[in-house]
Amino acid sequence: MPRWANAVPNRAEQQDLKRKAIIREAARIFSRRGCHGATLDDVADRLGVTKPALYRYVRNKHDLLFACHEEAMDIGDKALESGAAQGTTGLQKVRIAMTAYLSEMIGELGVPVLILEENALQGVEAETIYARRDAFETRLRGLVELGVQDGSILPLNPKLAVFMLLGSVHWVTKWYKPDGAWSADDVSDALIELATRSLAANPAHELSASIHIAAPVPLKPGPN
Amino acid sequence: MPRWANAVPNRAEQQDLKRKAIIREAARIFSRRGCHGATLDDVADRLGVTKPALYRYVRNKHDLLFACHEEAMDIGDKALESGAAQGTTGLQKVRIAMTAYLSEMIGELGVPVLILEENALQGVEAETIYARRDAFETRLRGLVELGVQDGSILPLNPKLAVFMLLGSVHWVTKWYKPDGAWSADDVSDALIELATRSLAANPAHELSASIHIAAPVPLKPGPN
DNA sequence: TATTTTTGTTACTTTCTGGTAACTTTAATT
DNA sequence: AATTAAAGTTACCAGAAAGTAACAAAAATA
Repeated sequence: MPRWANAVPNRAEQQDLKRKAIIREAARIFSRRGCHGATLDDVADRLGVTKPALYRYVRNKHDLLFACHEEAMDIGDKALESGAAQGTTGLQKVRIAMTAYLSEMIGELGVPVLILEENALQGVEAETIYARRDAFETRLRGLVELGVQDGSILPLNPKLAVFMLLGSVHWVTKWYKPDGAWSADDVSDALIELATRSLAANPAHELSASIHIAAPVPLKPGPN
Repeated sequence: MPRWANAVPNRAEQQDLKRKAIIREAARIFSRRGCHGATLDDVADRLGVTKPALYRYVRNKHDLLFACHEEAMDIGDKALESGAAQGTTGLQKVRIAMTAYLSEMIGELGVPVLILEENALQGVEAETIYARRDAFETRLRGLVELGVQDGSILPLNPKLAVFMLLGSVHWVTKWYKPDGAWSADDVSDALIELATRSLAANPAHELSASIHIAAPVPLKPGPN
């Protein structure tokens, strides 16, 4: 009995849990080593199983990659949702959304952002993900535009602003190590506070999150 | 005679030019499709040659990847140099350095950032690149600290700030398309002005670069 | 306890791609 | 023009990794 079975719910549920575990682990490895650089043997090893076992839960590697991206987009949509709902000003909506997005992403159960290599996904599945990603960016841009209108964000090109934010957020997966001194929430709060300060019509004169003062952000020597 | 020979200098120079062309093209493909996702046949095809021809100029794929990273780090070092030399305040040094870095990177002859996949590089060469990258980040952090001391940058965690900047900068390679309405310099100026505004002790009340006002940043539908 | 179903393994095939060897073409030199 | 060296090509080899088939172990059911 491999180590992925913790609790013991009924059969179908068990299957679902295992599939989710595979996806999470695969996402981690894919986003670190790239889709082509990661082997299914790697994924299987990490789960204490052999490769053919995976094929009971996933059609093939392509399907697995697709599932990873879907998971990631689900997180993104959820984050946008909460931002749009909870924030009062446009700027606040953006902040809440991005903070949720990031902390979910790098948190314990999150699917670390998959930096999509061109041609890794193909066919209908590729189109599906590209469409979802476009929709995500468009919605986020909408929040920025809202902020420009309500005066919380200074006049700027929303596309550029969104790209800037997404860049600094996605890059976190390259340096953040969960086993360091800072929790996923610490890092998320601090990074978003800093990054969104560039958009603010009236930027604060000091930064609040404690991580800004305390010195060492846990960084990872070795590959970025 | 393949299409990479434009001018006709002497023999050794010719060789060098071809090697550089290979590195540039490889960097482009590596950073789009990932090191493992890119084949040497792809690189060769783009240059109008067959794979074995490459081996006259490069020892092997690993060596080629290493060369790409060295090129990228050269650009980084040069950018830091000019920033440190030309800027008066710490904030200005950071701005100049990052703008130069980015525009060189995405410009015509630049080597687009290689987002290093873990384990893509190995052995001594990996160590070499990691060391150079660490040195680069440390130096950049130094400029930020300078800014904090001279009051141009508000008190913050320099590591976090640098990671934020590098993220938004490196991400540009995911969305910028050179054949759009905006030049590499346009994008670089605008993005850095925006991103570094988050660090500024006294952020400007409006953005200067024209791209901030004009609407559509050329973005690329399809893979990010 | 015997039977059946589920889950996973070992052993294999196939494809793709990095790398090499032997040959051909092009161009410089005498 | 003949000779020699450089630059590329075609044809191949070897290894790695995706995916499959046939079997074994475990667990549920009877």
